[in-house]
Amino acid sequence: MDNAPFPFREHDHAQCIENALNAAERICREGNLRLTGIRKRVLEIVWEHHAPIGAYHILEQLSEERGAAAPPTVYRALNFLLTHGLVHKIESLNAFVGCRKPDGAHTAQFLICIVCRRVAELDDPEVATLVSSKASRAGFSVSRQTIELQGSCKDCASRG
Amino acid sequence: MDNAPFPFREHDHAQCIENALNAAERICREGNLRLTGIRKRVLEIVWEHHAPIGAYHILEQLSEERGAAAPPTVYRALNFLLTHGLVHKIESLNAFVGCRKPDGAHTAQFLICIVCRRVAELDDPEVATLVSSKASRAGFSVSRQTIELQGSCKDCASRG
DNA sequence: GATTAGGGGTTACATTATTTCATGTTATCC
DNA sequence: GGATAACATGAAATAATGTAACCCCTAATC
Repeated sequence: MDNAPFPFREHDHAQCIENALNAAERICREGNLRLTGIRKRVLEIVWEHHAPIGAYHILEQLSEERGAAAPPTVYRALNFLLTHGLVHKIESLNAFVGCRKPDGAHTAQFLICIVCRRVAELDDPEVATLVSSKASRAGFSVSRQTIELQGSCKDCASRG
Repeated sequence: MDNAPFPFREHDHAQCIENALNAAERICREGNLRLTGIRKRVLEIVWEHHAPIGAYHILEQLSEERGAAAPPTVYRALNFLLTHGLVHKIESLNAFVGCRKPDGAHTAQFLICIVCRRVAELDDPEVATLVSSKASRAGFSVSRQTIELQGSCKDCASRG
């Protein structure tokens, strides 16, 4: 079941990463965006990690591969990926995850397991709509939503 | 109208701060907590600002008043205030605001105006419930919610 | 008054993110 | 195909945010 919000521990990691990269390639081609080597590699590192990863952790990885790299390199790549919806930033962790539904605009909600540190992405329109409508009632017009739920995932809860 | 989610620009600032401090005093008395000088002053500074304020901004203020102060002083006070529901952290800004409903447990939602930088606190149980129930369906049990909506408030939108 | 738990001072350090300026690379237009 | 503009990267410094560890002092309790 590919739609399980949390990836199975035994899922086909490599396939999963490849799918994400393919989607990114397609989206960039269609949008006339440059998915350069660095950007692609950063996206790949994010996906390889399969849990929220910090910018400096990405930087470390990148440095091993290409020799000296500086923070702006990573942050620039991340900003590109964020801008085009290929990754998300988890604000409460100051960390990044690959977007599971990079097609079109969507407002995501994140389930963050405080035990295993994995993150699931929900894209529930009902939540997004309710939240927006409540805000409207306060005369507020929403342009971006940050919805992060901390707790424990099924696996971790059942494990005590 | 005291329930306006965004404080009126011309509202009685002083009164507003005093109310918050009184509530804090009461809550600490009832909970047998020590609202020490520093903690109280930090809370006051947060309220005085009336918009999200960063820890180092608080520190600056505190230093002017008491001479040398170091980050841990502020972070310790903030942690106390956070733990007991007297302030909230706005994760997407790494900043803090006073809690408008410090009584009892509640899950808040924040409306963050990207123009005037003010923040309104909603405490809509319907949102909290929906979000929790959606998470449950994914086998996830929520212990904390971070809901922050970026956009523009009425005042700023009407001003173009 | 002795004991004890919590609060705070201090120093040092860790982590996250941005600014600035120079250089390189790609796309475009003529 | 060479000039040019726009975008991308390299590099150094620095800013902003947050924590760890240690010690001492004070407030509460007995």
